[in-house]
Amino acid sequence: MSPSNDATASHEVEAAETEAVTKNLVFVAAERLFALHGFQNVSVRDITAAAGVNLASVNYHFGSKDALLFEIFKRRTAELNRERAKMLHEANDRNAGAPPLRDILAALLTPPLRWLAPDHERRISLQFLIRARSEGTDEIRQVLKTDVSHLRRFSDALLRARPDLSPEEVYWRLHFTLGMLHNNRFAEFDRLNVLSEGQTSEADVVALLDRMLSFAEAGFRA
Amino acid sequence: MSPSNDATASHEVEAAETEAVTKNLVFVAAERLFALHGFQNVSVRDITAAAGVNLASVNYHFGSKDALLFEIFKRRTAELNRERAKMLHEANDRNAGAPPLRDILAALLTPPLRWLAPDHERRISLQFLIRARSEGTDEIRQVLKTDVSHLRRFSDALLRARPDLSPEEVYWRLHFTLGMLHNNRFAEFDRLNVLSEGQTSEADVVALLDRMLSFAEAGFRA
DNA sequence: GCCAAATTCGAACGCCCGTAAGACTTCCCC
DNA sequence: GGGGAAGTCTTACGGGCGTTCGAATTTGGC
Repeated sequence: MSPSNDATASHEVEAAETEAVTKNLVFVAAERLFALHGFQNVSVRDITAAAGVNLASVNYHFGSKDALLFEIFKRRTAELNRERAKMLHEANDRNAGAPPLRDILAALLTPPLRWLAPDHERRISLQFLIRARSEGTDEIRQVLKTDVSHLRRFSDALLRARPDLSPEEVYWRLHFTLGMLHNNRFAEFDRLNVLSEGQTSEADVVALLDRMLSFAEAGFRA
Repeated sequence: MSPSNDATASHEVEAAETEAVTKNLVFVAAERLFALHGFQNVSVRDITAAAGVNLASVNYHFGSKDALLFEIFKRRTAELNRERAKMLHEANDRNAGAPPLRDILAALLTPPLRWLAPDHERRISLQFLIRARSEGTDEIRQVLKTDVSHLRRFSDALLRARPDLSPEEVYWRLHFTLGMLHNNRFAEFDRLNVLSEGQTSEADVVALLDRMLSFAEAGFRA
């Protein structure tokens, strides 16, 4: 059996996540360890030990440690972008193609903030993505810089909502908004925990999203 | 002679930066390499080679690679905080102890943005600090989390300027503002360069500061 | 000009890393 | 149930890492 295809070829994606095949054990373990400790601080031996598989599995199934990181990054980024695009699309439908500022920003910020919720299965994925964005390989940074087609949809929508602003201005404010989001790394999770005395609740995440939206919306209205 | 004291003990700080003693060569080379490539991606051999000194110098003068990182972090953080505190103090003097929102935020954002200017001698230091904040050792992250006395002065001032906001709200909005700032890492420097066709000018940095201030101020007024 | 302390130097140690090679086992199809 | 592909396992290679050690050299006070 090829390492990447289901034999029946009927439900690869759904089963891929939970199936206990070696490749997925490695994928999940690596994502968690990378998110918690950073790419450089996690060895292939750490990953395979945590996954309970053989040392050679990483190179057999992914080619190299770098390729593994890149594969995780690609998959999670695609998932996040899909959720964002869906929300933006829905906002467009609701508002005849010209959604208000807050709806556009909500489409950008709600998916990642949802992932951040305490029991969300993508919680660790978001931490991984934030880390990969700044600590990743040159290849990842290259993708982030060149593949801006996804962000383009948001800057276009924002420009339509605030046609009096110059494209540069919109670009920078979008950049600021993403900065607010990406800064939610570990130390800040901790603060979130402190505020709610050790347990981040779903309500805290909703409140955080609200605060971010209000702040960013005001910034865009300035 | 002790490695850390001047013999005359009359002008340690001023001379320390430019004096071509080994310890400072290591300090400067390490700061640059850490800022450009990250802590984990720079070896002691890289540092000593770039500084033109012997391999053992790092351990002789600083004790270990980790301690070297921490020392750079401490010095640059202190310098940045000093400039910020000075600006906040001046804003207080100008406004009878109750400066307007924008002046407080300017005291927070202007010093790092000044460092970012094209020919500023602290340009690389700011990149180092931003990197160290997220990629640094546990010791650094511990300091960032526990030593909040410096930020406290700003949140207090902000609370006085917006007494209708709850302390939590002020805290989060301050956190958002810092996120905007800290996101100005490399990929974003590149974009800055693209906008001005290869050369970041002083004017671009001033414009960026203006944009950030307007965005953050509006966010705080929301 | 001498002595002791400070510094520099070359060399090496022990460790862990990513990766690869080759033998072995499991699985599926005919 | 035999054969070949797919996967797993053991083992080890080559190399870079941070750090250390002892000898050589430089420095500054007397």
